[in-house]
Amino acid sequence: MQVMVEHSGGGSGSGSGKVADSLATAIHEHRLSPGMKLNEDEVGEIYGVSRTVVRAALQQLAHERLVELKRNRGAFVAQPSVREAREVFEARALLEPRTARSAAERAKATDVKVLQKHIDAEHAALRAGDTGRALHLSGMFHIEIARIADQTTIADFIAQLVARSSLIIALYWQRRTALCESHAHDALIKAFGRNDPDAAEELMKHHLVDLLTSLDLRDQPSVAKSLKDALK
Amino acid sequence: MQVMVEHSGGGSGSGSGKVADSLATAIHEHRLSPGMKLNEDEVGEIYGVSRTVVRAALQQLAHERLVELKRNRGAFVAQPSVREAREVFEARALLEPRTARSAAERAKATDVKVLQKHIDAEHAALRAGDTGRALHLSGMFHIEIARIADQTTIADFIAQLVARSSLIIALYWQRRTALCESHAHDALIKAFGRNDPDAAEELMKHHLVDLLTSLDLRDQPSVAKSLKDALK
DNA sequence: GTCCACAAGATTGTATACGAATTTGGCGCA
DNA sequence: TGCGCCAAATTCGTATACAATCTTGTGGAC
Repeated sequence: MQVMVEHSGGGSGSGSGKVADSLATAIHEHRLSPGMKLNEDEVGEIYGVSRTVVRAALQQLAHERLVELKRNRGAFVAQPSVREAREVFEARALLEPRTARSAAERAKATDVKVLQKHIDAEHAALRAGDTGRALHLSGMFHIEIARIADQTTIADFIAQLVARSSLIIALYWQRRTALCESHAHDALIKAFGRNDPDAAEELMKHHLVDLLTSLDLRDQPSVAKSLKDALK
Repeated sequence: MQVMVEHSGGGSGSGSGKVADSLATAIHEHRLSPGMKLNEDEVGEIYGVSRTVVRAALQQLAHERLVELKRNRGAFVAQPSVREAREVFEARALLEPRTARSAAERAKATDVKVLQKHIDAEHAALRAGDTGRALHLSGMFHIEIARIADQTTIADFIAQLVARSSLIIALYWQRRTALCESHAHDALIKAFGRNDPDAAEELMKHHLVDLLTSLDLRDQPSVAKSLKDALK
C-alpha cells in the first residue's frame, strides 16, 4: 500500500520509536485529549507505517501509562483517575525534591544555561498563547533537572511521571489559577545558579505542592471520563 | 507450524503478558543469566506462540530494563553496569523507606499475615537450597509493602527496581556475605505488626544500605559482562 | 412501541512471509 | 601462515493475511 519513500528524518531509532515520540508529544501538548481513540490503521496511515509498528508504539506508550490498551477494543489516550493523579504527585514528591538537591550540588554554569533556555522557550510559548507547548517545556524542565543530578534511572521515572502529569493537568486543571508556575522555575534556576541544595530541595517541594493544589481533585474529572459522567 | 491446541492456562491476559511474566520470573530466579541471548524463534517455540507475541513480550521487558534490545542483533538479558546498579539502589533509597512508613501506618493484621507468608516461603526456599526462588520471594516482599502502602504507582516503580536489583545481585553479589537478609525482613514485619512507622522507615533504610554494601560495586561485574572482560 | 436475537461490519490479536542487516564460514592472496 | 574479502546462513524489522472478538444495525416477536 504505502511506498515508504524514505523515513524523512535520518533515523537511527527502531521506527516505532518515532511514532511513539510523536504521539507522546501530541499528548504532552494536549493535542490528543484523554479518552481519545487511537485507531491502529488510522495512526499507521498518518505515519506511513504498518500496523505492526503502530502496535509497538502503542504498547510502549501503554507501558508509560500514557495510553490504555483494552483487549479487543483498542488503544485510548489514558484518563488518570483522581486516585492515580494523587499517586503520581506523591511519587513526584518523593523523587523530585531530593533530586533537585543533588542537581543543585552538581550544577555547572552550562547546566544552568540549558535550564534558562528551557524557561525562555516556555515564556515565549506562553506569550504566543501556545499553552500546550509551554506545558511540554515546563515538563522538560523537570526532566532536565534529573539529568543534571546525573541520575538517569530516576530521570526516567520522573519523565514518566511528568508525562502522566500532563494528562492529569488536562483532566483536572482548574482554569481559575493563572500564571502557571514560571516563577517557581525562575526561583529554582537561581538556587541552582548559586549551588544552594537546601533552597533547591525546598523550592521543588513547594513547587510540587503548589502544582497539586492548583488541581481540582475533589470530584470527577472536568473533562468527562465516560459518557455516564458527561451526560445524565 | 504450531497448532495452538488451546492456551493451556485459562488465560485472560493478552498472550504476550504470559510470556513476559514467565521470562521475568526466570530472570528473577537467576535461571536466565545476564547477557544471555533470547532468540525470538526459540522463545516462540518454547511457549508455542509466534514471533509476534514474543517480540511484544521482549519489548515490555526491555522497557522494564530487564532485557536489552540491540537493533538487528536481538534481545539479551540485561547486564546492569556498576553505575546503573548504584542508581537503582539510590532510587530505592528514595522510594522505599517512606513507602514502608506509609505501609506501617496502614498495615492491618491481614497485611502482616501476607507478609509473614512471604517470609515463611522465603525461609523454606532457602532451606531447600533454592536461592533463586528465595531471592524472588524476597523481592515480592518489598513489592507487597508498597501494595500495603496503597500506592500502586510507587509499587510499580519498586517492582521494576526490585527486578533490576535481581539482575544486579546476579552480577555483583559477593558470595562471602551470608544469610541473605531474612532478619531484616523479620524486623520489618514486627514494625508493621505494631504499626510503628518510624521503625519501619528506619529499618527499610538500613536494610537497603546493607543490601547495597553487600554488593561488590568497586570493579567490573563478577560475571563477565562481555567476553573481553571474561578472558584476557 | 419496546425489547431481544441475529447478522453484517469493523477492529483488534496472531501468524506467516518477505526484505534487510549482521554474523559466520570459506576462499584467495600476500 | 595470516589477513582480508566475498558469499551463505542466520536473525531481526516490517508488511500483509487470516481468525477471533466486539460493535452496530436490522428485523421480528411480544
